[in-house]
Amino acid sequence: MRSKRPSGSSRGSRSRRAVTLRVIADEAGVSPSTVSRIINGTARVSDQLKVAVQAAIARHDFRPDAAARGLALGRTLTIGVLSQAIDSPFYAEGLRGVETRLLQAGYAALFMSGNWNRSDEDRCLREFIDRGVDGIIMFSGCLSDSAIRRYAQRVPIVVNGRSLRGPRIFSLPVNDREGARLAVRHLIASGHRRIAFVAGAESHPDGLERLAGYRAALADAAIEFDANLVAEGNWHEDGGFRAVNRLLDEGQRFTAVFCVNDQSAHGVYLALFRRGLKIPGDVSVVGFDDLPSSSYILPPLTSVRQSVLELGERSAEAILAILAGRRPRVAPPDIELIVRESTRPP
Amino acid sequence: MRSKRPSGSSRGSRSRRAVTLRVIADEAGVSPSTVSRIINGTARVSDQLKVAVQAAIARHDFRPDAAARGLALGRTLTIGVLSQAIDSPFYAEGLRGVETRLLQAGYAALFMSGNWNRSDEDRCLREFIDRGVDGIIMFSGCLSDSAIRRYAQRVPIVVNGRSLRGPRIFSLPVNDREGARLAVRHLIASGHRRIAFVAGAESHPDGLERLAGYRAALADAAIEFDANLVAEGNWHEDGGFRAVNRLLDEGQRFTAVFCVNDQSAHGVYLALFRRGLKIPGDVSVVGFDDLPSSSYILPPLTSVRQSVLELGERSAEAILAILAGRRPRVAPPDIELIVRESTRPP
DNA sequence: CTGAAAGCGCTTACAG
DNA sequence: CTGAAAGCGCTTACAG
Repeated sequence: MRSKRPSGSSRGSRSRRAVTLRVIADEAGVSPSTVSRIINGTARVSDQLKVAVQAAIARHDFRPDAAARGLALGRTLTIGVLSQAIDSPFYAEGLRGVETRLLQAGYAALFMSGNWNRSDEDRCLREFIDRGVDGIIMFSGCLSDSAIRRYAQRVPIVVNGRSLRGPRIFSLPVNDREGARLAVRHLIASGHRRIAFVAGAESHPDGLERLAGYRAALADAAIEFDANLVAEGNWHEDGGFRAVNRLLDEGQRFTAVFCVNDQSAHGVYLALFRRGLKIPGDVSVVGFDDLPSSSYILPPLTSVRQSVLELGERSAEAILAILAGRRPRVAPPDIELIVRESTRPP
Repeated sequence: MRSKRPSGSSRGSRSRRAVTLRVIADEAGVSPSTVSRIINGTARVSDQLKVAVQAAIARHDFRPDAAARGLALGRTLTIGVLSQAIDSPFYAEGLRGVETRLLQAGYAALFMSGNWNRSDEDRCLREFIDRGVDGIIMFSGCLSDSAIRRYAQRVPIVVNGRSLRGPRIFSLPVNDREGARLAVRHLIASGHRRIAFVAGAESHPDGLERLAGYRAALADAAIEFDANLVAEGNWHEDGGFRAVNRLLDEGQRFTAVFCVNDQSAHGVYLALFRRGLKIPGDVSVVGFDDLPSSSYILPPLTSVRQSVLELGERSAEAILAILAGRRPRVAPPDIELIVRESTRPP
């Protein structure tokens, strides 16, 4: 245990599998083909052989090599799952939903992070394809429609958070606009007229849709849109924090703020707290996404919810359906407003 | 686009790769061996051939099949990464740290969730091995030492959050006890004597260590341990929420509460808020883990921090070192107390 | 029912 | 420098 090298092979090149089909076959006195058939239940085999083979398998705790199997079969029972960041609280539940459903079907998920930029997303998708995944699930992302279509020539893709159709493509769009509208309508209904909007990064399509929903709700109530009340954030806490500070520094007056997502809202909370403003006493706040943590912040946050857990589950179901040659029969989860304690009349 | 099947292969069995080494070779007028050598830079090849081959590769956007390569090479450039839940905010940054570092080395991470139970963890590790991962990184978990040692016979393992040695095993322990001690010492230093402890689930070793640290700090200050001030939680928000309610319902008196982790603390926040108790005015709160969200909750939470991001990065470095035949030269990140606004003298 | 053979797509000694 | 051949560990027509 001193200066000895780790036992087994050296130089990292993992020791070859000790026990293979061949070993089991020899030990049970049959051919590898038979062992394979028994393992896969792919042909009827006499009970006698079956027993002998199963004993040998058990003895060695043998399970076939997935790479070899994948090579022979032309499929790997692996689905590539692209999210923007493995550590983003927004995608977290979605990834879990995917993992759970895929597991039930005997598939594994290969998760990778696109980091909100096209080149990383490209890298991930290529990696997925190189690794021979049977399908891909993408959570939003910056790739162009045509890029996605190109990848879909190689392997079926489920995209969520956008609307896209094409061969081997299935999409589960998120109704950003309607969600935003719900949120702002709620604020207006309780009497707010000066409603600020903490936006995402400028170019992001989801953010634009949410902005559109905000404007639509204002228009519904014949409230004039005031561009001064829109402050750009970055979808993260620090962006929300700075956005509200900017608004306040500019002397903008507002009694409520609608945030492009909950993470931004969390930053808004801190900014208001620092200024000594009470939520909802002085300012009402509404978020979007309903993160798990949003029901534990103080006060619990009113937020637009479209279950990301379900979105993940349904994405998995969709890709499995495609792989089974069926047409996916799933729709995006419903969108709703969860009213908590961060909103009240002005 | 109507009732047509998705174009390409049917029945899910993914179409065979259209372009292989063979295709490139034919097109460039060389043998597959040569193409392989050029791709891998594994032998010097005349410039002329190289150019022709590279052109063909570019033309088809060819990249070798990872499964086939893995089979031939005996390694897959994949590391299995077991966390307890892909959507747990605690592991999130650690997973990212792993992903980033592995990517730099050309490896991919296969993430799976152990769900805080032995049988799922077993399933994951077996799956990793079946899939021929080159190494495994485990974040805490319930598996026995001997079980881990058994898996390590097949493949090198880095475990963090526990201390374990053996061939092909490297561990990055977390100093739970010392961390807890720091936290409680801080409370005592600012004058608290009645300090409650919101524990994790009973059996969990990390939780026990943190309890031990809590008791040690009390002992250091000659404060008698009062079992009534310890309330069991479950490492999650709802457990912390209930634990504090229980304490309050029992009429226990305390001026501060130390929580086994930040998620519990978030639940404690909500419980105190519901009772109309102010933090830190009425009760000081300290957490453990310093989740990203803890600097945005109100008031920002004082917490014990051992960077999970770094833990992840170092785990990746450790496994890469082992695979390279080197002895890992990494230590767990330092542990420290981040003092924010949730604590003050009673 | 069962085995020998070919093949999945790559890599790498082994010979020129 | 380059190619033919064998092999990685499995599966599956193809013949009995």
